[in-house]
Amino acid sequence: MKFEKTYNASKFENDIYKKWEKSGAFKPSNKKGAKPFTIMMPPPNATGTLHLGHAVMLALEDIMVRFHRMKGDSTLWLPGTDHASIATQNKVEKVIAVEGLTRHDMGREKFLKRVGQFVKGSQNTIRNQVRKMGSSCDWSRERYTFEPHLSTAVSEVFVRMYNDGLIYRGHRIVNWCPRCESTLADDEVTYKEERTQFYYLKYGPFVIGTVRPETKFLDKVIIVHPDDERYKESIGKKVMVPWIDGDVEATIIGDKAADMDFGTGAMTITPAHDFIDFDLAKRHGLEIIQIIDEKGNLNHHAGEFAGQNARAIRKKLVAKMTEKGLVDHIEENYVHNIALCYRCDTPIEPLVSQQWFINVDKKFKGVGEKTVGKSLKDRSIEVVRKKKVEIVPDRFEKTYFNWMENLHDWCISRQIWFGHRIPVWYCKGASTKCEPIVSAKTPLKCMNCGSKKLEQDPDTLDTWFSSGLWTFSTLGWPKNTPDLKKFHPTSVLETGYDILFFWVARMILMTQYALNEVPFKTVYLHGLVRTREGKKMSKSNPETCIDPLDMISKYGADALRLSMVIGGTPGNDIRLYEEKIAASRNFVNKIWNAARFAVMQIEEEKKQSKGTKNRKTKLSLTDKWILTLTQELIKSVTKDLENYKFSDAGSKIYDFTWNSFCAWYLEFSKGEQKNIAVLTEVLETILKLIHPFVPYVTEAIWKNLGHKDFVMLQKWPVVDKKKLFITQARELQIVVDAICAIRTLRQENAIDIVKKIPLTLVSSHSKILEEKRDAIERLGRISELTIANKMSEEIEAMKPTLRTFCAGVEVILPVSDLIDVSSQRAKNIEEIANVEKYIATLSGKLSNKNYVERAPADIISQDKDRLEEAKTRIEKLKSQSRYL
RNA sequence: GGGCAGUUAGCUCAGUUGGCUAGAGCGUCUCGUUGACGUCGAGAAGGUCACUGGUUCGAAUCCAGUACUGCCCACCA
Repeated sequence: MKFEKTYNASKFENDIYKKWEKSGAFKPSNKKGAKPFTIMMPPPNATGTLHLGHAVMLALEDIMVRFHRMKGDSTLWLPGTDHASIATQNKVEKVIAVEGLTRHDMGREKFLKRVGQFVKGSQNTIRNQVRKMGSSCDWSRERYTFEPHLSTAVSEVFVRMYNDGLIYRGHRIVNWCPRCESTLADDEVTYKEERTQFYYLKYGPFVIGTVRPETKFLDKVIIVHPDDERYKESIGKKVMVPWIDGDVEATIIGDKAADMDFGTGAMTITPAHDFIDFDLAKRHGLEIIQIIDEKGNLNHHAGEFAGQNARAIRKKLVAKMTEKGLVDHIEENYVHNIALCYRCDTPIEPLVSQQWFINVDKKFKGVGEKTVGKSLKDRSIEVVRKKKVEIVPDRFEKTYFNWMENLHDWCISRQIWFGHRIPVWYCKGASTKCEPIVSAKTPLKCMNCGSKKLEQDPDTLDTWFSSGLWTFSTLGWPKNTPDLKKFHPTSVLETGYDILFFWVARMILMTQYALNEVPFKTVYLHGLVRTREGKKMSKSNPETCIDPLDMISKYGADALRLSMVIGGTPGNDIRLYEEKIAASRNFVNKIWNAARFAVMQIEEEKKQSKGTKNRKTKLSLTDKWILTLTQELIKSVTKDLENYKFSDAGSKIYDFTWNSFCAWYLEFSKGEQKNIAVLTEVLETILKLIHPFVPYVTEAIWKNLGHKDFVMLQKWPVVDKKKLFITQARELQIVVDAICAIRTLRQENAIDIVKKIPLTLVSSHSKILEEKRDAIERLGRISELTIANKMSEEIEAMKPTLRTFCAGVEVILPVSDLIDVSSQRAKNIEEIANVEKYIATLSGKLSNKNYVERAPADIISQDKDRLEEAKTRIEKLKSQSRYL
């Protein structure tokens, strides 16, 4: 027997994956006329292991990819990893810290070597995990953002942007992480609520408020609102104020930035260490002096505190100021947000430094354009507004626009070691007037003075600069490769909504520049995976964190995939817990057993019909019913998948398989001569339709059915109108309903479910009931079944009996006098009341002039039918009550 | 402060353009093992669709407001 009693996923998965991969089935087909379908896998950071977020991503993308491949598209799913400069560097720093080393101890070169080794190991882990999930991606095209070719693309874009004036170098205030010793982009800063002291300091005649007295050493400008009656007169004046290290001359300036209602309405400013103050200083042409350095320490301006960590000396400084009588009062428990580095949670020190920026507002001539067109910002907004890029769900468009519209110039230089070096060299020759050399290739000498003493800019690029090129750098750009021509723009970008800004927006931006194209036509955003309680799963809390690999070894990859897809809708978070995965595993096992049973039937049938030609070919009522439902399933599942309704598609197949196919079709077939062709067709259609969701078990079954090829390469089922038998399908439904009614009647009256009982059915559909007599007897556990066309006196007189009525069939069950009918009587009374209420509602509706005049005709006739049905039903119920 | 979601059965969620007596899975209870599957089968109980108004013949669905929950953005010295 090829089929074991239960499906053991771990016995099949690795082997199946190897066979798929080896066969080349993951590569896009070269079939003529095949439409391209492309997904670029969002490259996981090369920092370690995959989590459930990646698992969701892989499951959804694999579903799309397998669906399109089966539909005949030339389907490319390109995998890869991201070097993730800051994240990876931090990770390796933690690793070497265990050995008591810092990156400075090792030096740049040695440290980078170590990072390289680490990345290699990490990539292997990731590759293995991606495979474990069953992802059918093309490994022959795997890419890494830091590999030579992709690095070329990075330099190329940089140089082009520089030449177009979109990249510039400037002194600006930036977010600085003193631990990473690097800048951070605005969106790489996170905020956390903090309770702290709020200090009111005496500044001459003013009282100013601050949470950071340690930045105030050099403050000598007071800002007040120009309309503030309290200070209006003093604007423009200078005053001498006693301050931390002696008297300073302070100037009073009027600016609307001062909030009259906050604190005392007066503030001093620290231009070098605060974004707002920096703007203010620029506006008023004030001096900008740095007092905190790159390590977060105070410099010589801080007097006795020089060289010490700025935040650490706060208490001591306040003590000193108190002594000098400079502290007015201190407010405790002041709530404010503290800015933190998103990679290491260190408080940010804003400071002024020289950095590289991308100008997002400058208009430029795009690729293929004759004149100067729009800015990066405007272009990126336009492509989404014009639906060249469609975001699913579309509510995220609003978020996207809001972010784009408020985008400032993007700081792209980082003082991180690991990453793409900025392709700029400075001449260190005799002349000091030489321009920096910006070049994709390492220059040999200075173009101006000919000196060979060149030094490359020590900084590296923001990691999102390179991942922003992901859709095309992976396809060979800047060369115009066949892959680039065929697969770009890509079809769908599937990712979590949490990186809409970090990545998605930047890809749109960069692709607009480099190709004057959109990177993808559709963005599908999935939600975050949460615990059953809705909490975030975090690695730091193993209690809440589920490891995808554990779940795969316990329940199988198919079960994990299914549990993450069913019940999820785009953009909404997914709650995941083990019971859910177990339920999916049960379903996977159900498919397995359905197939196992079908194969048993087929083999038995073959044995019986051996030599003879008595193979059944005529379609039974049941066959026509299941074929009809199958066509309907194909239609709606295909439509759902095309519309990114993965959960709907999955649940429909789930329901069809479990209920229509297993619970009814297979149960019916047990007592009948089988139509092997239909049984096989329906089973194989199920396997094909569900394959994108649960690739492993379907492939394992496919093989056990005797196929030599892969189910993953089968053609996607299409509706065959010749197999739609609407009337017959409806007829069989009557039988199904009747059997349900019989079962309910038995259960409600505690009639032993095993015991065979006599029964009478009265219905105008007696012909159909007659045709399915065997099935009714078997599934209803009936010993003697009487089927009558209409009520006769004899049947009427049968006593004692239990009676029920459903879907045009009256069910009459003779019982002994001893049976307790009180519960049935109560049920009957309740039901009568129920239906009477229903009739009242319906007839009320139908006698409402407004309703009859305004409602659409089909709704009215539907209600009329319902009323008739209800009336029949109540008559039956009332007549039945006489027997109770 | 601005914005976006969500609120439907004990739990997780469906419910398309307004129109079945509001559904599914899990869990619970009862009963059961009939030729695949105990990772199984049959049946039942369980809902004022958060609240208040409005539009409409008709609202879980549309509109306005309220409450609670979650998230994103901005950040006040």
